[in-house]
Amino acid sequence: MDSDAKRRVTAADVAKRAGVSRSAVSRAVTEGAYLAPAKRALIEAAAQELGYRPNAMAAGLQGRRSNLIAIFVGEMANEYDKEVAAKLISGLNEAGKWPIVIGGSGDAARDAVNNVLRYPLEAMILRSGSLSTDISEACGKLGIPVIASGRVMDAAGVDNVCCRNQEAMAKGTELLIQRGRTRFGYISGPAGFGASAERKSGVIETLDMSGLALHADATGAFTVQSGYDAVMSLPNCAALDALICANDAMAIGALGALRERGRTVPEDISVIGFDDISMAKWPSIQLTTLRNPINGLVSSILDLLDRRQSNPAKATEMIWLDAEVILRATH
Amino acid sequence: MDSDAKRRVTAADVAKRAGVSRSAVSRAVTEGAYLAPAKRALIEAAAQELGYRPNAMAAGLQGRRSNLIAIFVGEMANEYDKEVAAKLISGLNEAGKWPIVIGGSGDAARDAVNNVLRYPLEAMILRSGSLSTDISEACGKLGIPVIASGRVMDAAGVDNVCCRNQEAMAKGTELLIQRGRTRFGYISGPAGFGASAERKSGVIETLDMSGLALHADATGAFTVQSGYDAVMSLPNCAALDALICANDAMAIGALGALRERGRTVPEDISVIGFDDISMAKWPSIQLTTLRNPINGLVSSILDLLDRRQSNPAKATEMIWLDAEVILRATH
DNA sequence: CCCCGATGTGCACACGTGTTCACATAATCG
DNA sequence: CGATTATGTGAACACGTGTGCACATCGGGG
Repeated sequence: MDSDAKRRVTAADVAKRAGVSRSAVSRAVTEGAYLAPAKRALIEAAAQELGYRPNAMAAGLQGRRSNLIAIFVGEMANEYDKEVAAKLISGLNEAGKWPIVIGGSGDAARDAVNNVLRYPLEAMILRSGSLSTDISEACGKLGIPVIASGRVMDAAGVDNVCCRNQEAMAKGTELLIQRGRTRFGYISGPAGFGASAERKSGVIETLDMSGLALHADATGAFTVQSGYDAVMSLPNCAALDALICANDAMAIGALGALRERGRTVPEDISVIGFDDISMAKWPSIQLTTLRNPINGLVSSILDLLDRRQSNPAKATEMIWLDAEVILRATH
Repeated sequence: MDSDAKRRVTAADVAKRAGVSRSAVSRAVTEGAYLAPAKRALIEAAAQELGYRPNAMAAGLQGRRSNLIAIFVGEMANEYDKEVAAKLISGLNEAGKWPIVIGGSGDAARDAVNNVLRYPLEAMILRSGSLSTDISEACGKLGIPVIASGRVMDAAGVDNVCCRNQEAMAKGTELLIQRGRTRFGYISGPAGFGASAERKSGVIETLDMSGLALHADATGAFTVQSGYDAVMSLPNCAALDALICANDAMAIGALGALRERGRTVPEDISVIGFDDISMAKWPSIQLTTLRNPINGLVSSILDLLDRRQSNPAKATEMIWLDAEVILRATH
């Protein structure tokens, strides 16, 4: 009878089963549509029995919202990026949106994004600014709104959420100056990221205002190991009484290296990080840091998405987030 | 002219622009289809200019693979779960599959999964066994293959990938026995998870074979904080010379608590964990542990998916993964 | 009894694509 | 040059759904 046994149950199947027209089935599963209550119950019973679910592809083709949202998350090597991705996915789910997640970097990532653009996405959320602007151009041509965070994209039609990196680092530096520290070291992030430059200038300008300057300056890769390595290779480590790191991961690596080199934290030297990843509050770490607000980031992205959907022609927005000083045991 | 400015560019638009039929456009973007090279180049230029991309929804409706795969990842509170999710997403991307990711737990998660089932998925990948079996039943009715990992689901049509938890824990326990340890403590995972019971029995049976028994036994929640709390509230902590933890997160918390209680690791007491999350190899932690192989897990899932797609009617499989002892600085 | 409004439902269309079928044209062979 | 074959392409269909439109039925009021 049924030539292909694995065929998906369709509205026509339910209609035949319930002895009604296919239109009636469609109306039964649609919220606002009108249908006699008795007939609706009959149809719902048949649908339940057959395990029928309307095909979202056909519905989306017909004009309904697709509810699909692409998220580009980069390498997700960083702990902060993983936490953001997890929270963002949960937030979208709660809003009834279904995220198609794309990872990776380089050409493979661009190919992947280009392929996913074949789906009628309601938005493209870009984390990690490693993607060039031709992606946003492609989205623009397809009428897909773009929401960027982590790296400011000033392309047309791109909404942005961004942390005030410079002001945040100024707050953290100020904290250590008030604590009486004078001989500062800094571990910077890789040069490619916009946040690296902003955070570093926040430190340097604040020091400058107090007549201080950096005594040591290294560059890491935003990873724990690179923070460890940076401190282990510092020539004048013993001369420092404060170390500021461009993110928590490097700060955690630095903590281990400092202890190995005989320095005690915080009596001997203060250490602060940036992000407030979940490991920063682990009992064995207790890192004083600047909270890069994940919940605020996620809710801002969802707000932006909401506003864009209710008014597709609205002007692009830029939302700034403030970091908060989190005092723990290393300052 | 164009009533709705934001309408997506369609194959008909490209056809009009290039002065050919819509069929020709479709053939131009299809790999195997036949078309005069000159005309193909003409069409490709027009498509490029207009930013045309075939609508995957319409193509999927017409019979092509949807390339959509749902992944249910649970709460993603655990670091191990986050790492698995990240690797799995990358692996699927490389295979040209687009993962729709669902998080959360409880009724909200079930509703979310049920809604995502409206898309014509090629498979549903379940991590974290918190989802009841009615999900796999629903997938079965829709002809969507299910791949489970983390918790064995013996429902019909469900392929499984699972770690040999008991054997792994036996290896770890054996290591500490050979190191001369005799007074063992164990921090178990929450009762709901199948892995908790398997791992614990691996410890107990191995101890038993050497005439040993547990001297202390606590239960945590697979989190760092819970491992810390468990050790801090152990009455006979000072009497132990070995502590085995059901996962790395709790072991890391336990390390902090042991040091606070004046024990030195590993001279005084050995500690091992389970999973080998990325933090286990951090310089300040250096945890000896049992590697729950993420790469093996991901490649097994991809293999399973591949085999299922090439032969939808094949018998369900169960793939077992072996853990490896990773020697670092805490045993 | 007739007419009109209200209520409920089926038909048909549109969404955008891949592919089959038939047809038109060019090329090759007898 | 006529016939046959190879080659290229357009028209038409199918996929599964939501909804506008027209129609059928029914109840009630004049």
